Amino acid sequence: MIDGALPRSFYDRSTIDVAKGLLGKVLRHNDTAGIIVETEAYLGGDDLASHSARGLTPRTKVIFGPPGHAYVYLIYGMYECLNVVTEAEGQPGCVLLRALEPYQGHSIMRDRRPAARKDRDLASGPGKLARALAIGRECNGADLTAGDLTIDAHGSRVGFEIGISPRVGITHCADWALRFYIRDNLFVSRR
DNA sequence: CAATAGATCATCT
DNA sequence: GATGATCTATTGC
Repeated sequence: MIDGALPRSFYDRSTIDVAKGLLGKVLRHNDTAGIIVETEAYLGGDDLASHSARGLTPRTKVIFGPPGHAYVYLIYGMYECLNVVTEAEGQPGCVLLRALEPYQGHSIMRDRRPAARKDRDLASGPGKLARALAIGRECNGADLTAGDLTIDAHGSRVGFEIGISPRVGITHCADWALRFYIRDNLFVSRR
């Protein structure tokens, strides 16, 4: 590949490993990009918080599909959330990208997010992130190893500490510590 | 600062 | 017909 897009094998691992591994990588969509600073793992099996917990439906079929693809859904009627499909084909698992540190295309992101007063508000949350990078449901199922929407190792950050905490905004399995973030980074969605 | 209400719709029961 | 992996503005201390 010409660019530094992560290979399919990166995603073909346990969901938790991928969630940690994505921290510091660069999410690109056309002219905008950001460093991933916060993720959450959504597992198969007993994880009732995951959309895949209720089995394969028209909406959740991408989660059961091959790894390295995007799962985008609408939440609360107005916000989109971007996930990355993990685990081998046939196995459910995905990683929610919760926050980015703006890396490229600042002015474009600002135009898309008039409510953001500071750069740290541009993508400090799943709904904001999707809005800032103009990711909608048309990206659902997109291949992240090639095309307009990719995750790169190029330009990625290294040498940070990973923080772990319970996931945010869920009602089931609320005490499972499956949220991962870059410690001391100002762009995570919570203090 | 912390707490809360309202916006709004695809998906599943 | 209820629910939800959210964000923002507003209110109240």
